Amino acid sequence: MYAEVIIEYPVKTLDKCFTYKVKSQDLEIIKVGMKVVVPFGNSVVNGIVINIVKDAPSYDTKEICYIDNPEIYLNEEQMDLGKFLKEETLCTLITAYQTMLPSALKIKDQKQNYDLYDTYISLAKDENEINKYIIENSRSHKQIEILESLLEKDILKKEISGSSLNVLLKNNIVKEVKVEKRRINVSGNGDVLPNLNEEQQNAYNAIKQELNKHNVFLLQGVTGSGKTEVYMRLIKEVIDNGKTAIVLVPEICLTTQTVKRFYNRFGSDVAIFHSGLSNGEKYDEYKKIYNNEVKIVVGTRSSIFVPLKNLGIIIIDEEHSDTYKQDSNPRYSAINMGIYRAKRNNIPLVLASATPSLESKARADKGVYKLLTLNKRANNMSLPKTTIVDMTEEIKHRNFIFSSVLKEKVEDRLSKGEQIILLLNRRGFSTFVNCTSCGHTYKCPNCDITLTYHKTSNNLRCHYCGYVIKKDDKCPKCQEDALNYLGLGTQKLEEEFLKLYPEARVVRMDQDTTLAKGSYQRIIDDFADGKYDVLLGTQMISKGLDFKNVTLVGVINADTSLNIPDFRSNEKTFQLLYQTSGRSGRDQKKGEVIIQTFNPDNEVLKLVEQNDYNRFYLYEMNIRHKLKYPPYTYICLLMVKSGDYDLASSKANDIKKILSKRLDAKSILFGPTPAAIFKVNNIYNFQITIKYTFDDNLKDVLKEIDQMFSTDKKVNIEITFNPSRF
DNA sequence: AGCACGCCGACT
DNA sequence: GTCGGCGTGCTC
Repeated sequence: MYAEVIIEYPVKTLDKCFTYKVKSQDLEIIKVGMKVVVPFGNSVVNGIVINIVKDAPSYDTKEICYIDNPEIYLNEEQMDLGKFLKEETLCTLITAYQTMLPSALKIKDQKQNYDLYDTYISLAKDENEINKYIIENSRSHKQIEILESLLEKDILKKEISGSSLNVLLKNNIVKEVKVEKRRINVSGNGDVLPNLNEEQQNAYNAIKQELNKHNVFLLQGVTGSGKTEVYMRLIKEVIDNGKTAIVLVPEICLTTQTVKRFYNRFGSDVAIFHSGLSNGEKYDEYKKIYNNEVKIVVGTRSSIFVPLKNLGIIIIDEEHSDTYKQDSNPRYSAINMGIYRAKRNNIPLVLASATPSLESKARADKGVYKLLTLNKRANNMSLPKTTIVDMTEEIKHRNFIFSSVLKEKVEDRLSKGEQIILLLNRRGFSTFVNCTSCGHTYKCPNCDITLTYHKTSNNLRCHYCGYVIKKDDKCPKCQEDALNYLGLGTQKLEEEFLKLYPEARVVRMDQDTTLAKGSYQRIIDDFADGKYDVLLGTQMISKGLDFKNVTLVGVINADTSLNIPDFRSNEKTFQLLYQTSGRSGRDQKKGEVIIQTFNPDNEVLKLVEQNDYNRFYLYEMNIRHKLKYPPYTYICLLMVKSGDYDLASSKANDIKKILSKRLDAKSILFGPTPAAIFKVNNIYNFQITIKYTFDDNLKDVLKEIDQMFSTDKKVNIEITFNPSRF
């Protein structure tokens, strides 16, 4: 028997099977999807079995050294999913499978110990004997300290260590105990089932009736309409039928409240998957899933690959979120993977959002997806009242950051003890330093982008490559003492706010304050508990959070995201502002939203003011249609990368010629142009944009081009379908 | 990716 | 005359 194996190197030239002989002792064990170790050239490498065949090939074969961890292997559905992922993104097959596995199971050289056991130290004698020992050895303070703690409870071995412990172990006073790790503690069960209102009931029924066939549903519900409750009921139905469910959420830490609800309702039937978990924790969760110990997986993007058997439904919450697209290779869309799995299992996929992506909404419009709408808030509260404030007027009254209206409302809420959220919109815009005398700005020498100023360390950093320099006192170009900070950071905003309201209890949430594990959660919990009056932060705060006492949301600068050079900037702005305003007035008290802008006449902002997604959709679709943007076309980006400027440029032109010759006449080509980030780490990036509707040749031509450069060490090609940004 | 083979320049 | 540059090709 022979096994066809792909090996660990993610290189296009090795993206094919190599055939190995299976040792006689492995004949019974070996299965497709198993990890194996094989001789390759002069070395020994890891691989995955793709196929098992009876007959020997025409050439000599080597033997598989051994099967690695035959307990866990990729199942048939995962094998197919990997092939689909490869086709979708044009990555290598090995990359596809590696992306599908948690890092503890990825194939790699250094094997780490993801042991399921923790070693604890426990007392080996009864209390009397311990006390006797303490008296006899009263001078060994360290030992006594340990023993006294152990009388309370067992301690992890790695927390004690040292010679005192060794003495105790040698004298058999204490012993080692191995305890199975339960890295995630599941708590709570049985919450109160809220009643569904009529809209929720209708949506629930519509999907429930079609649980046994494949459909994509778009569940469009205004903020606070109780989408979560609808799909939680559906999941209940599914698991009552003995099946399982996957729920994708944008970033789990951003939706811990959702996670809590799942734990409360489904208890230990739930496994959680997100980036905040350690590799060991992910491994635990994966094993639980693999061993059919859980029925529901709640997680971020990559959770779409989990090996849940007998899938009954897939839910993608906040489906418009761009976190469902991976922005490094392989650049896959979790939604597309979800559709593939839903089709294969003949089950429904539910896309839920208050502000669906235009692509999804358009598909629902055309009847490709089934649209279900929730227009009322579950508790019958009205949507918050939104007011747009013209900052050009405010500036005249020297209100640079906070308009008089916002200040008035803030004072009102502070006096009433109600909570406030302030959003600083920073997408594509950061604090940077600029000389007001000669106009000099600091740029990254590697990446050609403006450096961002960090006040805490008084230095300037490149957000792409990490380049750091110290900020000068005087302008390095003209020697004038005129270096000023432009743009507003969250830190600055907090300072300015506290100048106005020194007594207010303000908590800031941004990348700096949420770096440490768990700090995000702490901020959210503390704010929810009323330990702060004001939550101030970036778009992080806009998603899915549910605070009952928030009655005012202030958007400090609505403009920044409107101005980023991306055809989706309107859509992103609308989604951000609409979602943020949805954080206000979610309980009994009516909410209010203040949006500050320098463009009060902007159509998108007006539609935000009216809380009208559907009109925004029509407005924006019109623009997309005129300019032939998605959803009227698909976009594919082809990036040509090289350290040699001329080479990158000339190869990009060559590729353009090939494309224009081979592609469908209706497909439109742009470029090559220098990419938005032209120079990163001394690599020049040229970009070719392809807009197409149906193009049968596209995939094949791109594969050929990809192949052409697979051996080129100077020029690299990167292909992205449906990029989320460009 | 890693390694061998192979064909041209500047050096003990 | 040799050492070594890295271009090319192969790995079951």
